[in-house]
Amino acid sequence: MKRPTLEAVAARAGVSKSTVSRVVNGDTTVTPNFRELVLRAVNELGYVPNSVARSLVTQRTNSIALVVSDPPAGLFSDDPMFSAVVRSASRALEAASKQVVLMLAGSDESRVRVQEYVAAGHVDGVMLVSFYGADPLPAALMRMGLPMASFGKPVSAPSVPYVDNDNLGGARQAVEHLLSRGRRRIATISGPLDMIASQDRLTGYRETLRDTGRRSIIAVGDFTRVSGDQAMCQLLEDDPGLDAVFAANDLMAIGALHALRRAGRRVPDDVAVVGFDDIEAALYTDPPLTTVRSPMADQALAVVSLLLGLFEDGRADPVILPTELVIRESS
Amino acid sequence: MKRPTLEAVAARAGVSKSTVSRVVNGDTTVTPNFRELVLRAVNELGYVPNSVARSLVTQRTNSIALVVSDPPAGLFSDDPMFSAVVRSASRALEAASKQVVLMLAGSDESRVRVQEYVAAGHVDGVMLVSFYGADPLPAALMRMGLPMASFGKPVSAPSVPYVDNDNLGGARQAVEHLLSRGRRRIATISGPLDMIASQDRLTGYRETLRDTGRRSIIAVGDFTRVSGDQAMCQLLEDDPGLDAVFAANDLMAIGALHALRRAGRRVPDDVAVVGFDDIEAALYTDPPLTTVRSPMADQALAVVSLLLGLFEDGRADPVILPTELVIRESS
DNA sequence: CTGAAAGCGCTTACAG
DNA sequence: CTGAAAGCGCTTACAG
Repeated sequence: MKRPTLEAVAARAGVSKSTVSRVVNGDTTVTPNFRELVLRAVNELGYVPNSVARSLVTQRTNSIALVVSDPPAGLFSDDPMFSAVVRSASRALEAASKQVVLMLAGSDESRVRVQEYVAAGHVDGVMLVSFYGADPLPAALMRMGLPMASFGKPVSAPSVPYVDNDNLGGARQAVEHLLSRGRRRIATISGPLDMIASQDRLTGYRETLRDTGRRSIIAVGDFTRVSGDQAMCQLLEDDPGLDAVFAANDLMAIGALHALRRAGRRVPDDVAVVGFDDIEAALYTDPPLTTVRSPMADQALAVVSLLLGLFEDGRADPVILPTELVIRESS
Repeated sequence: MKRPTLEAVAARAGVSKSTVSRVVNGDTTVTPNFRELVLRAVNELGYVPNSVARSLVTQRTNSIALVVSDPPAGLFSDDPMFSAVVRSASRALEAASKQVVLMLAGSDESRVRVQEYVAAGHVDGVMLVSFYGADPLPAALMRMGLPMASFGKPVSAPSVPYVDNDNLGGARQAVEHLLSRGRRRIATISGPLDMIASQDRLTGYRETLRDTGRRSIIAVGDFTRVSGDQAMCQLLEDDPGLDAVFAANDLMAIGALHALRRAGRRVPDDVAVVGFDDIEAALYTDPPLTTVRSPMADQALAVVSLLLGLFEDGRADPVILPTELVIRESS
């Protein structure tokens, strides 16, 4: 029942442990004869190296933590983007033959758990996504001195190398598109104002309108569907004459569509709607949603590259990925 | 830069390594004086036990693998239920102070990687979700002899203890509800027929109709939105007179709504629609979707319980969780 | 209650 | 090219 050890293999093959270790690790300096003997014993015994023992001596674990830090309400972990991050990051890391250890930090206790886990040497590096403005975790993790890269710039640790999409440019594209469609009174539903991504998208919206001498009409949501619904109601109350809305993510755009439907406004005839992210659901709204896309898979690849770069040079520079406007029927 | 070791703490505190180890592990047989000394040294040095070394001697890792096995197309990892599983499982495991190691197995190579990882002793047990009928992974993992529990009954390893919702009963509820609304020609969109959950939902549909002398109208999808859309088109072609459809999950129901809209059928006036899962998006469809709910959080809790039971007694029996019909405006 | 010693299963200089 | 030995950082009987 017990797993065979290196020693058992050595005994069976009639060689030393050193030799077995060399063969198992692909060392080329082993005589074919010996290698043959060892491989046979490995097969017969079904030997698999104990990676804990190996890690103890090599000081590497081959694992990377993917830390998702969320406010207690769990905003992000309910977002389809969450699956996208997890999936893309896993695939990219797998390609680099690293293992992903997912850690959800949704409370103060779990944040402590994450710190201890990282401090205990379980992982070689960390990939971070923090959806929580005041989150102290990025800074705390930073202090441990491990290689670390982030999806988006973390508020509490702006010096962490990060990958982000061009939030400002993306918002610009969205608003310029609405302007080009002849919309006059363009509102926005912003994300939480303590997040840098929200700030940037809001800035892009504001600046674009200001450039054309138009005024901003703003409501603030928290990136959930329900907050988009509420924000839209608020906007309709503030300015019943609005003819377009840019939601800072697709989930809020979906909520906004819902509110508009209840209010009896037709989309896009009365009000045009544009989102951000291009989640799958954007294809299935009624009408299908115009949105700003920045593929998560690209971001994951970039974050993994940053991390690998950190392992080698110790240096890594932020990466900003371009966005693309996807025009559908809601605008 | 190097992390302090047990030995360094012992030296600083002027005691033996044994004593430090005892204090760190909460052994109560240590004299308050000594304990005091050790704790001070631990703080001064910022000592955190190296968990790799600890695992090597204790033979436990305190980690559980959450293995998500998907067909190459990645059906499940695009499903909102995926986040729900991951999130719920993480929380439940955290409550049991175990660490989650997420492994996505979406190809043959990655399946091998998962096996090796488990064989290498990285985890104490595995939680499995297999969305792939012919998946050989569950059986392979079973053979390693580790404690293992599954979300849903795996086709290739039916003896693995599992937790599932009452798929048959849930489908029954859905169809009986449609019948009680006076619907006469009730179609269904099934999931992949090689998955047990699909089979059970289909059986529930079939039996309920058969009991009332009605005939089945069936199209097969693969649990994605787009397949629901296509299946709905097919059904409308097969039987233009249908007045209701039961989709085996919400994603396909969303696709069906899309197809019905294009075909100019009103929901629920012309065709009533019922889904399965009760994902968040079901609240935001137009009209909001009637569906069958079985909370993922409960399932996760149950799977974790099975696993913990396995660690203790070595025995665990399958658990079937009840479903609940959530009636909204689509039916 | 405390400490010296052995050992968990590997890797890696160091001799030969 | 191969092997004996030391060591990675802990825990745990075993004496005292």
